[in-house]
Amino acid sequence: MPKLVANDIATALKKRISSGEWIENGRMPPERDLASEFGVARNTVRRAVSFLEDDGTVVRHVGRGTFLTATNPGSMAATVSRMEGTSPADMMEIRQLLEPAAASFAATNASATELNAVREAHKIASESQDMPTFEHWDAEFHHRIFACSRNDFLKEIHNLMRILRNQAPWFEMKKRSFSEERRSIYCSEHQMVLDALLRRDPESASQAMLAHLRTVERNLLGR
Amino acid sequence: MPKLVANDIATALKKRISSGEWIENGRMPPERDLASEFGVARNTVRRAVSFLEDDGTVVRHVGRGTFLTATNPGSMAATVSRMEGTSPADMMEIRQLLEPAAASFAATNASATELNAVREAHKIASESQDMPTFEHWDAEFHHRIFACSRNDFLKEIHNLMRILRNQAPWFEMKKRSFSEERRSIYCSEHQMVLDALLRRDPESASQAMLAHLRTVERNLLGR
DNA sequence: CCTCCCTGAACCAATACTGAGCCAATTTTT
DNA sequence: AAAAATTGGCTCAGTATTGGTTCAGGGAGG
Repeated sequence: MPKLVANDIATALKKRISSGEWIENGRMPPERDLASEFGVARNTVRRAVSFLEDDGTVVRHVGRGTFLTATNPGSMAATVSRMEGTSPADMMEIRQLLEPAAASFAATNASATELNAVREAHKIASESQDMPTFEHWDAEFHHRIFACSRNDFLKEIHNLMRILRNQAPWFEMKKRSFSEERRSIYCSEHQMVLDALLRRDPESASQAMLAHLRTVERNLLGR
Repeated sequence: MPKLVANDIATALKKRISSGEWIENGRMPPERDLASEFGVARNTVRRAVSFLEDDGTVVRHVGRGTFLTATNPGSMAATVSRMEGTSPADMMEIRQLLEPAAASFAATNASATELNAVREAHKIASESQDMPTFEHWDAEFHHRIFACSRNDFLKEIHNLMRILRNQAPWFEMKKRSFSEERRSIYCSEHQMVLDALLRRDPESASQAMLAHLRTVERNLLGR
């Protein structure tokens, strides 16, 4: 075992739970049994189960046992885990709804300092030479626009999208669709968004962002 | 020509990260392993990894290891928990972005069965006598519109909003702003949304929904 | 000469896991 | 009702892993 065994056990348990194990009475085996089954110390199992407890998958009671709560489909945890299956097409659709609005809000609400942060992210992305660096500062550019939209909920939704986009299937997709030519197109589109923000022009900021996202969608989904 | 081995190793690492290596659990090998793999001293690897740390590609923890920020686990949960502090004003702003779009999607994508489900929720809400029942079927009406928008991600975002709106501070707010007169206004506005959906008219579905949400916002925030 | 980068090694500090034991709450058996 | 067994909550000492830091040297280039 490479280490961080508790993490592995936690994901193994989640997998077994979602595959319907222990669902008949909603009760997991005692920690001591799991420990011997996985061949680890009980402390380790305890930590693994604590992770499940943290994200609400499970509830523990002294003297009774550990019980699944996943039977509640309306919970935050369940919602979030369903989100992980989001398709690129669905996400691009929502980005085209939210990001132009965020850009519009930003044009009216941002402070000069915040706009400078946006400009800086754009600058670094433009000057970057390799794909990982560009990726990072590209994402940062978009994120900083959300950050000055002055709507915390919107900002957090974007955080969710950002996390989802950094997971495995997306990663392959981005790699395939990356090219130097596209990078420079993205940069010039970013520039137009930035210019509109600096002019404090909500309408054209929104339009520039929408145009950019349409380009991204075409490149990503090959439409 | 200067050697700058650390730089070369840093770019090599970035390349391997961007090619998806170590993405499964988001963890890089220990510095000592990398050192022997690259055939250099650990100090050199450390400097290379420091570059990755500087541009945010990676986070290091003593005793745990070095992790890719892209797959940082638990940030999803953190994001959701930050969402719990969402203000009513922020949420209403986002609802006015998303729900008209959902209604528009629904008008073009919904099946007849799904539209019947929407109609049914509207009917029960209209006929309800007490506030909790109305609340529930009101929420259900909105949710079922999202359900036939054919965008799973959008649907899950609405789920999040719905969960947040069912928490304590919101509940008080809704109770205060509830009245029989307002209930009947809501119902007639719902009716207009439903009519537009049944006519398969995306544009007026979107407008009717927006009009409704503006009413809700006025009542809730007293504007 | 000095400066800079790398090597090699040692030690420190934080974290993870083991194995064992005891406590407290609950359920089951007597 | 009382005793025993079960189960999660908690602590501790010990070992191993891993990033953080420092130091003494070597070699290349100014």
